[in-house]
Amino acid sequence: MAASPATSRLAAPRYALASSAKSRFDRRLAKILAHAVNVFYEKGYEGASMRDLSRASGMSLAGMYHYFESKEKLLYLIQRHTFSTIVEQLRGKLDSTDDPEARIRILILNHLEYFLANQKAMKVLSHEDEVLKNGFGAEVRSLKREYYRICLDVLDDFKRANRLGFSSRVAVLSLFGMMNWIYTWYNPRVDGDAAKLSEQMGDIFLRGIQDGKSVRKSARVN
Amino acid sequence: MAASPATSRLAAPRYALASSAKSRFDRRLAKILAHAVNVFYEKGYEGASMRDLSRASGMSLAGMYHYFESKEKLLYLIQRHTFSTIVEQLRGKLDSTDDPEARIRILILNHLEYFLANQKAMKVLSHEDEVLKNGFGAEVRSLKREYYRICLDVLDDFKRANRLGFSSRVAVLSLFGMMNWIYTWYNPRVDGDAAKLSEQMGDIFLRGIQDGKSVRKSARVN
Amino acid sequence: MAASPATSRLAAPRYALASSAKSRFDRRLAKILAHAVNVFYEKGYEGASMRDLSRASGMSLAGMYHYFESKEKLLYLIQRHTFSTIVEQLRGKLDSTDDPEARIRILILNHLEYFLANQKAMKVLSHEDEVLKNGFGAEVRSLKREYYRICLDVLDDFKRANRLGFSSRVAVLSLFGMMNWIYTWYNPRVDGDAAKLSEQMGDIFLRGIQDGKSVRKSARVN
Amino acid sequence: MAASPATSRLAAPRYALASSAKSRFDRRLAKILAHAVNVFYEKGYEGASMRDLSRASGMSLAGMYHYFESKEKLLYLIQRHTFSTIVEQLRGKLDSTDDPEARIRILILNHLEYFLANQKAMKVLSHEDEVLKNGFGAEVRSLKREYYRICLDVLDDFKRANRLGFSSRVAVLSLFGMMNWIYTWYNPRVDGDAAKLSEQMGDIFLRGIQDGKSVRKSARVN
DNA sequence: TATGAATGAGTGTTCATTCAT
DNA sequence: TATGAATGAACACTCATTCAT
Repeated sequence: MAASPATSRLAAPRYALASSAKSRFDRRLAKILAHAVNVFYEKGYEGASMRDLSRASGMSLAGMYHYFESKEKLLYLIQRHTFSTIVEQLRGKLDSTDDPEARIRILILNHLEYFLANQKAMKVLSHEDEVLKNGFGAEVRSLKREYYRICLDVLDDFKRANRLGFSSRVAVLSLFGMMNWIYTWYNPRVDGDAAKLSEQMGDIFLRGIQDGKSVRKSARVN
Repeated sequence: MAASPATSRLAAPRYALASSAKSRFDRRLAKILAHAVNVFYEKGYEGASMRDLSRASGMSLAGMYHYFESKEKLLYLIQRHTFSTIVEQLRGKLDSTDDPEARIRILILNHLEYFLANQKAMKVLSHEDEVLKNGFGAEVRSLKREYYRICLDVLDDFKRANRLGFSSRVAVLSLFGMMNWIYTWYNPRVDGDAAKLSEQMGDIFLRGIQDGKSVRKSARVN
Repeated sequence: MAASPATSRLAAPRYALASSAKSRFDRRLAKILAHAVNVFYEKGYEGASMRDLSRASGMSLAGMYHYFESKEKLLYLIQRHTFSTIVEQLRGKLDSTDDPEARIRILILNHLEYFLANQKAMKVLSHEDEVLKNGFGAEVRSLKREYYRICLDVLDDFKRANRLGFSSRVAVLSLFGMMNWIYTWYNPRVDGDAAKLSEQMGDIFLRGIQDGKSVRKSARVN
Repeated sequence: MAASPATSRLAAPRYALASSAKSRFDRRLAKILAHAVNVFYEKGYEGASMRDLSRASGMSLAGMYHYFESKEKLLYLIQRHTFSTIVEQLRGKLDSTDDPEARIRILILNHLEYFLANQKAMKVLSHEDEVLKNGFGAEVRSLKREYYRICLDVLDDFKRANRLGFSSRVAVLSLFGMMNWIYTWYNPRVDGDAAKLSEQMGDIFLRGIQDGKSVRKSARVN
């Protein structure tokens, strides 16, 4: 698998879907990936057949295999591209400030902006979380861990700066939950754009992780 | 569908998985459903074949169809049971108090307790959200709306009691996200039990939806 | 098969569908056969499932097997009953006259009357001609040969009496064709009853097998 | 259905089984259809499985679906081809003369010649009359009506020319019955070829529909 | 570069039938 | 007498994939 022509061509994976793709091969490939995202979004990975994918991209079934050696690889390319792009963009934006709270705001805004702009890819990313096995899965999981790590660090900075006591793990994972769940309910007309949503979620989250006498212990159940 | 034995027997659907099932048919059925939950949990609905399900429950492939008229119906029964149980339990517990904050705590604890105790069913519930079509789907979606409605009311009460200004919709949906996402990361040894987790999430969420000068507007991005 | 209880009960087969059936068993059996005729008529033998048949007769699937040891036997009973009844009735009516032409008229009227009165059974008889194999098939085929023989004799009598030269085989088989084909087109409102139809077909057939200068040899092709 | 390769290739349907087929696809397709006719002839449409058909044509089960999108479509192609060929040939031959009686002779000879030369296809055509549903069925039924219409017109011409009073409907349908029934009894050694048979049937039918004092009303029954 | 042709393995579902009760 | 429960084999059809061209 490692050295097949198709693979070596894809050595720069994060550009697979991007407009900076150079060769005709890469451009074609990116187009197919874009169509595949739509199909996976609508039918799920298991529910989508190679025939569906070929139909959607207007390429023959056999032709698909010039660009991807398997359906699994296709999902992998989508997930890898999506993840590395979001991580890359986050990295760039985080450089703009050292303020811990601002960095959390950046984190949330970046995630939601990307999420809403690439809703379908993000659903495929989060919904088809476990289907990739072995090599492909490991690589995507490592990207995911990297993203998680960055966010955890951002939170830890905030915690340290404000001498707070919450669990960063639970906090960051809860934040991811809040944000990743939106593909099940988001409605642009009702919920506004990424800026509005990230302000609301940011408010909830930031207040939530700070101390405040507002939380009456007496109200706790059990 | 009207008068098939399997259907007529299931007139009291919410007991399908419960221990109060009476007849031998119902007991068998519940056992098969329990096995099916495991298989769906591991392979997803599309990825699980009827042969997988039959193997897991130790019944012949054809025999399965004595209990369920289709794979889709099987998923439906699981989802309906899971949803109606969680709603029913929540209703019972909410009756114990009128305190708005306590009721939110109850909501969170109930969800997480049920979630962790029935982790697999809950994943199947939330992950296989869109696969049910037409009648089955409509029924499950209505259960879901009912649950959503209850939670929204609980939040609205709190908002009114405390004269707060957040969006109940975004708040309740964010809360669901936080809670439903845990199937992707929960580790009992690291994260403790439902009580601990719901305390942490409750703290974050309750502080999050209350006013507080803690959130510096200046830190807001964009 | 020969001595199973079900079989021995059916020793007097031609009464299986008739009202003269005595025992409760036979009456039940006749009812099931009547329903089965409907189902075979509509779906064909292969297309009808035992479940269809059980549903139609209101008896459980397993219950059917108390009355018939197999689906094939069921078809056999229907065909045997139908055939022996039509033969029996024909025999009775032919006794009323020795006039060769009248006997042909009787033959046609008997066939069409029975056909239209038992249209469904007759379709099952003629359409599911070849599905019965081995023993069952042999028996029905022998009944059929018997019927054919009677008709052939009637025709031969007419031929001898009128010193005609047509092929009795082709004539009788053509007549059967004319008559048996009606299940594909008969419409009571358009085509009238058996008397009317048998008069028309009788006219065509009887003129057809008699000599007449009407047929211009010159019009013959090839 | 619209743009599948199999469909678009079959735009000129009446050549599907014919030797004038050009492309390799069409030739393969015609071969498969020819094998399918044999299998349907022997087992009936319902009784023949796709596995039987695949075995008969020496192609893998899955491979069959490259040529036909369904078993039903396969039957449809056979029926359409058979019907349109017989209609087409009849049209050609009827052009050769205006003599009403000769045209009836032509009709019979054409039908029987085609029937005997394509006995299996004709049995499949007439025996599997009702299995095609919806679109496919409608198309074949329209072809059938067309054929019926032509024959009815031929008979009406004869009737008018000879001032006869029979029902054309019953006459043409009886004729079809005579002719279509032969698949149940035809034996080439006993019954001779199409020419011989069509002469005999033509004699019976033509005399039959003409007036003649030969038919004694007194012999009529009932 | 791209595809038509082809396939083994698998899909969900139904089949006629059996058997303990 | 009658049935619920159960099954092995088969059903039509689709799957991801390969390969000659």
